[in-house]
Amino acid sequence: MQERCSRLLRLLSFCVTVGHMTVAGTARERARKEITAEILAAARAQLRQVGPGELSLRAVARDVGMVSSAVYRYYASRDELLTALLIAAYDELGEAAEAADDAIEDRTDHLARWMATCKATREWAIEHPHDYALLYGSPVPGYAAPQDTVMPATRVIVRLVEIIIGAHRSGSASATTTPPTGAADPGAVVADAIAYIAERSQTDLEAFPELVMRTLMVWSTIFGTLSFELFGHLKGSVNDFEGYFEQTTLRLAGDLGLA
Amino acid sequence: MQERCSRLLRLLSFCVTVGHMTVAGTARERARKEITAEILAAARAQLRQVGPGELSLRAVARDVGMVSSAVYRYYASRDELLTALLIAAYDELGEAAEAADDAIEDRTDHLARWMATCKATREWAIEHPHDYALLYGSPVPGYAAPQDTVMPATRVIVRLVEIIIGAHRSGSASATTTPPTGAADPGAVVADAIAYIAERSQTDLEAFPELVMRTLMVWSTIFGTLSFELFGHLKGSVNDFEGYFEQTTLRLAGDLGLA
DNA sequence: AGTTGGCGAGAGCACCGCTCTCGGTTGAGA
DNA sequence: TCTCAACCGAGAGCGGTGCTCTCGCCAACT
Repeated sequence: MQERCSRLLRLLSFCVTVGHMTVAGTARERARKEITAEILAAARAQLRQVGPGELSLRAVARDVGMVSSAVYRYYASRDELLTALLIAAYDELGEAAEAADDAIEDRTDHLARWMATCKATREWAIEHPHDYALLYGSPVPGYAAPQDTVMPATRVIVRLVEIIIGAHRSGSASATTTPPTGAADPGAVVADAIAYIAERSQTDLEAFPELVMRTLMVWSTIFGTLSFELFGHLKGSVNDFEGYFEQTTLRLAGDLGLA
Repeated sequence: MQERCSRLLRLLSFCVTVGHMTVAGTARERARKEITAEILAAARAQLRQVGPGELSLRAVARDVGMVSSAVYRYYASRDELLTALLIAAYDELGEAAEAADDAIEDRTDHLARWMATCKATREWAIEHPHDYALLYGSPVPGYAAPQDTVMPATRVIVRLVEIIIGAHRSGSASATTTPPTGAADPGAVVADAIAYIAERSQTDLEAFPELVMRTLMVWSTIFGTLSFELFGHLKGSVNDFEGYFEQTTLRLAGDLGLA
């Protein structure tokens, strides 16, 4: 109710002040964008309390002062709303991780950058458990992530790869570039990753197939650890979650050749 | 309908053949057990098709030929039914993993035992994706695993620990028992795990804190990798999932000192 | 100025988990 | 052997869900 009034007021004031200029599209288009964002914000707010499976389209409709059917003018289904939330959450996590890395002044201290990025990832996860579950928990049934989610979804791992490759290129990392004896060519199984990251980061990774393999493993370890912690699988095994995660990332850094 | 008849028939035949012997309790108690199991079986069957979040108590009631309210005589809530499914799935997975290990004839070939156990774990996960999501996906909202789930839940990891410790005790493993430089005492953060596994396996692990730490990490890697694969996070990065998983477990074995 | 299309409201459908009541049956004790 | 309490299944019902459809209203374009 209140929302509706404020929305109408905003729309009205826009019409008055801007008139026929239509800077960013017509008033209707602008209102549509605003309301779309408003719904998304309400959904994010609800996600802070209830978890992705329980997110109710009717409830977010009530929050923004609409009847449930009206929301379908903006999101074709609950899944589409969840996808929008997915992208927003991925971006927020990527933003947090990148910011933590950027905050390290000595850009050649790759270990510090690594530890900071990992730490920020965990902190975001702890602070947004429902968002985390949306990103890395069981996907909603029959739900296949659309293509436009892969870019935000890979921000963290791409940054981690950049740190690791940077360390190896600058020579400040010990060599872990040889696969174990008896192993097949790692480059074969992770060829897609090599190609994708090379394109995203504008770096040639053909020389580091083992390193890419190891990085994927480490990526799995980080999110496996966080999932275990958040989903309760470490209860009774780990005393100090923060300390455990730090020790984990420290060993992972060692496995990757970061001093 | 059909189910109801068969259930009544079974009950009837029991009365006729056994009479007053009451070997395993009264006929009513026996029928109760059977119907409870029947509901669980129907739920498992439904879980093969729809995923834990969509498992409908009403639908399983229909499958066993009951009205929905009748199911509540056997399971107090949907969550309680899910808990029963949880335990059953954990046991099935543990069974599969242990069987794969047991099948290795040369009990001193710890690497082979390791690889076989890991491989079996993945195969079970691939064959039972919805059960896997129930076990290792996002927990249902506000759901806290009851105490009687921890025993079946830890069968795989306990077996893995036994293999690793066995290798190190027999001297057929290289030493990875020293923490990296600058790391705090690993024994502090994983003290609970050491105590729990020691009790379960009747082995003293006080001498191997770093090994326990590493084993927990490896555990996270395995299930992180499987979650990534099953939940679609490796799409576009990994070409050959089976090969990737095998290469992963091979490197993990190396990290643990298994030759 | 008239028409088109977007929009919100409302009713409605089929489903869900869960509760309650009401008969019928069972089984243990008097 | 009879009685009565406990158990059990059926049914109705409550409040919730996602989603569809129709119906007016009003802005925007021709």
